[in-house]
Amino acid sequence: MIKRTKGVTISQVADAAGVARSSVSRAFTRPDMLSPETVERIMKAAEALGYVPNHTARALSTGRHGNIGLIVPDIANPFFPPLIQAAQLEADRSDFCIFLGNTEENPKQEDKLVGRFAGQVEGLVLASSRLTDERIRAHAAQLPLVLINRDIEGIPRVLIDSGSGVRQAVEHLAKLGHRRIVYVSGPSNSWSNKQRRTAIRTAASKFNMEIEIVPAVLASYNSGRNAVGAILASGATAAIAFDDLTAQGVLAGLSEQNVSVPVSFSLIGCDDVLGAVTYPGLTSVSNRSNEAGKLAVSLLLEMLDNRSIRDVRYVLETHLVIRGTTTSALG
Amino acid sequence: MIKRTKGVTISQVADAAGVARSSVSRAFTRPDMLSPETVERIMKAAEALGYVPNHTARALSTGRHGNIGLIVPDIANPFFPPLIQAAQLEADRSDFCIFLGNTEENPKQEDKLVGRFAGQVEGLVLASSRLTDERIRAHAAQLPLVLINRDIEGIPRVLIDSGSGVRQAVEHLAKLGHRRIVYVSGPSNSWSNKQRRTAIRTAASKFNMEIEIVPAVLASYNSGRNAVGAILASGATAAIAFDDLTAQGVLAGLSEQNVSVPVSFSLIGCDDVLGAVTYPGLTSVSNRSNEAGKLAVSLLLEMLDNRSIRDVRYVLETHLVIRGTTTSALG
DNA sequence: GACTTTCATGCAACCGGTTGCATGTCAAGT
DNA sequence: ACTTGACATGCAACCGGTTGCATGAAAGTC
Repeated sequence: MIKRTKGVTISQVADAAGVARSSVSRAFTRPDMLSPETVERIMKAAEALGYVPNHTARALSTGRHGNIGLIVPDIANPFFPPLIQAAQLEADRSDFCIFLGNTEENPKQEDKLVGRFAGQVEGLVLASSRLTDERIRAHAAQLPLVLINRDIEGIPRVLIDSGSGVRQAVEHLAKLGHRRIVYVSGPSNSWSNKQRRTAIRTAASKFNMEIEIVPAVLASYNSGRNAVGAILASGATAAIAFDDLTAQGVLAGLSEQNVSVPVSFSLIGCDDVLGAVTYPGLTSVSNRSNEAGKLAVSLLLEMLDNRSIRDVRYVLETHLVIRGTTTSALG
Repeated sequence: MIKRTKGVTISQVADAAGVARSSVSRAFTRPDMLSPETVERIMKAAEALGYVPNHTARALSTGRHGNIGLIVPDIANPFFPPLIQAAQLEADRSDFCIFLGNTEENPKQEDKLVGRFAGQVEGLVLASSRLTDERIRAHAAQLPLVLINRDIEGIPRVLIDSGSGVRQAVEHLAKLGHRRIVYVSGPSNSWSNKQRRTAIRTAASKFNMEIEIVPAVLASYNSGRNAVGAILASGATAAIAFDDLTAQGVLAGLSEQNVSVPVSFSLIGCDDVLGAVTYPGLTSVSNRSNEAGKLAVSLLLEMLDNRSIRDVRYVLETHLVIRGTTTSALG
């Protein structure tokens, strides 16, 4: 049985140092208001007693708790960990702590988490939110909010423009001689999915390619694998998948059907989360999720400082990373 | 410019309902103490005003904030996201929020995070902590603590016994005719690394195999890739890597040296985090990180309820998952 | 009908800090 | 020597809830 040391309060330090509670408080928050000797005496007493300011009490009187919330749809999706990591690092630089929420791609859960976080964070970052615009606007009215990969006017947002990379992907396939390609789509309420689909459509028509959309519902390995039947039925010679996870599923599914990649079929992923750690490497569209995470947090912290909200819209461009899963069409 | 709605307090609700503040408080926390009519009246008033209890104020007076902290060494390592996800899900079931900390494998950062979290969480889960036993004990004296993959007597812990799976891996290689194998080790202050190394040594001697340790320092793709020179120099015909990330690096490095897997070299990973999403699948030792995360949190919540700490030690067994990177030795 | 018990509610102190304002001290200004 | 101002510190209210105890009314007991 371990015993806990109970908290030392500001009053005890005040008594020990022979000053008022307010002076102890000021010694920690605005030492310039006190004479150097007093500060030193207080600090010494605090040190001796092992005093640590109570975060909760401070939060109650100042209204600032030094926490921000980060909500993502699926931590297990390798797109998010780098984003989370960068966000946490950036928050740390300003002594902020991060509340992490995982919504399992479920808008209801997302709403619930926002509500639960609301009382204890100063601001919120919603990454790839699956909520409706209305709900997001409603939340933004309650507390400072920054969006990642969601484009809502009036709310600060950081967008990873996979459009640029996807256009390069289509062009790459066109140059390799592919005339008919498939887009294996992702979650229907995903902003990125819409963006990628649109970019592929536009680029394909520019290069006079035929394009077919095969839905994969979720961004996952199994969704990709299940889509293989439809992909082969389409008669396409190449596919671009919503993300790398889906692409890996497609890869496995194709292999089960004895379709060899890249020899008889070319495949491109998105987000480049697996290409660098798997072999053979997947040709993929670069991802800048870590930059997005960092940027979103620094934006949020800035908002908290200024107490002002500018309608900012950062766009991060992407590009194609060519590896081993694409080659020229057979024909 | 968006305007925020300022908070409704308990006093406003009390006025509106014509009762004392304490009654409003009780209506929310112990409604059985009040007459049903009063509760209803208060609830109606609260509803009308849009009252939401202030989490911080409540935490200050009760000492319970309903938060727990989870600290991991590297979010980007695919071993952890499932653990985090499961932990968060379990916490959510009891209306607890999770503070997430990432230490970048740095003990200093870990200490700092523990300190920062200490004031605002009721308990802490340290996953694969890189701290010394002393530091961990010191922290455990301050607040309820549960460890994952760290075996310190007197502190509740959840251990993933990769030993069982690793023994199977060695046996598998022995049966395939490999006589000389390499263990590509991980971080030196990792409990899992020690455990795996020991298990491999013991099992190898049991099967009369020669074993060489090649260090990879960090658990990462690049470490694995850099280890390939030493691996080939050892003259071994098979390798077991500290984790799947390292294994993928080894895979890539071998391929660059024109050593084909599994034809001329067999490779086994650990944690099974990539095998299921990559192709060809990596033979690996199963991981139960999600169960570990869930278990650790439910253990912690139980401790918070009971205010008692039993010296529990949960062990989760693992097993070998055979996929495509192992086959019989050439000889 | 007087006396105890039960129950619903209010009062006020408390959780542990922060902060506007008042007070007292000491040095500079004239 | 007297005023003025700057500066250091203390007082007390406040942040928004929770909770032990007191109170008073209704119900139960003999």
